[in-house]
Amino acid sequence: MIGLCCHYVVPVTKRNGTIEYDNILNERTLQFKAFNSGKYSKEKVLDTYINNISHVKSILNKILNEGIKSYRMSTGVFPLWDIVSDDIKNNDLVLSTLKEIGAFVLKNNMRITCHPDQFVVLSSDNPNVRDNSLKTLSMHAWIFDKMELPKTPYYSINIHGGKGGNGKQLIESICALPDSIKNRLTLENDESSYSVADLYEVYANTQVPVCFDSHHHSFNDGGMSAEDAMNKAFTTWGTSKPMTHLSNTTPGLESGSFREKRKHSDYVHYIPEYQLKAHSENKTDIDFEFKMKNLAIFKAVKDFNISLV
DNA sequence: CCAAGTCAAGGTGCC
DNA sequence: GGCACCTTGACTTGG
Repeated sequence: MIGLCCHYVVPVTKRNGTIEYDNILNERTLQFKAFNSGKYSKEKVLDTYINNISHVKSILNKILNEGIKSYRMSTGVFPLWDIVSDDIKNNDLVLSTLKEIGAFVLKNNMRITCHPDQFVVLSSDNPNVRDNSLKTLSMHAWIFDKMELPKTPYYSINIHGGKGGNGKQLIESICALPDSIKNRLTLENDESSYSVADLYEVYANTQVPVCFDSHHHSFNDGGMSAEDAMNKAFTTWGTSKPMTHLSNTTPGLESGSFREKRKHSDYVHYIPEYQLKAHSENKTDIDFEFKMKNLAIFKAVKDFNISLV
């Protein structure tokens, strides 16, 4: 399956005739300071939560109709989740919508995953940072629990290794996680700190699967060929189908600096042969990390003759 | 309507 | 040391 990440874009013609691309997943945010200074009523917070989760429900319906069966949820569906009161989280409509989404996903053999933000650093030296990371992970596990999804990495909570060289702390933190997080966790190789080889060591101590990102691997290969790294990552997934990620450098910046090369392109320009082959043999689902989101997926289906499922 | 400034948080590379 | 970047800008304010 090909996976859509977070947004769904549509072209919109502005009054001056130019075309812009808007995200139709209209997610609302809440701000920490405004919350703390009492600017948000309970109704406003609840309204934000219901608005956001309703959008997830409608986007899943929309993409299924168009043949996309894998979706990465945004991290911002329930802003300030760790500090709002329990009666907002346990609101009937919030919970029933989550349950409906879970049933919809299972019934239609869809895959839903999430990718908590960069502030989740289980390998941090700072216990407060590790504790905040736990809160964020708890939110994602709570979402999938309320969707009544199995606790497997198929419905993955995917994170990075975090602070480089701190594999020991990473392993220790993972081992202390509750099953609702640990059994869904996956670790993705990044551009500078944790290669597939580094994460394999963590896997050997925790059984947490490795999510292979072919673009990141090109920055930080840990001494392995990309194909070997992908296949090594595949061996960590047990009975769940491995997830991999695909992105490209923006055209023209391929020979640029580290910063330039990591810039994601709007559309798909190339798919590594080994990754395309693995997908055609049904050995992996691929999240497409392109700025034009669904438009990039549909263009790639034509350009590369790939199947959405 | 539009542009600029602001927003909770970590780690990293580039300048 | 400051800034941009990361899976992803939205919101407020002032023109």
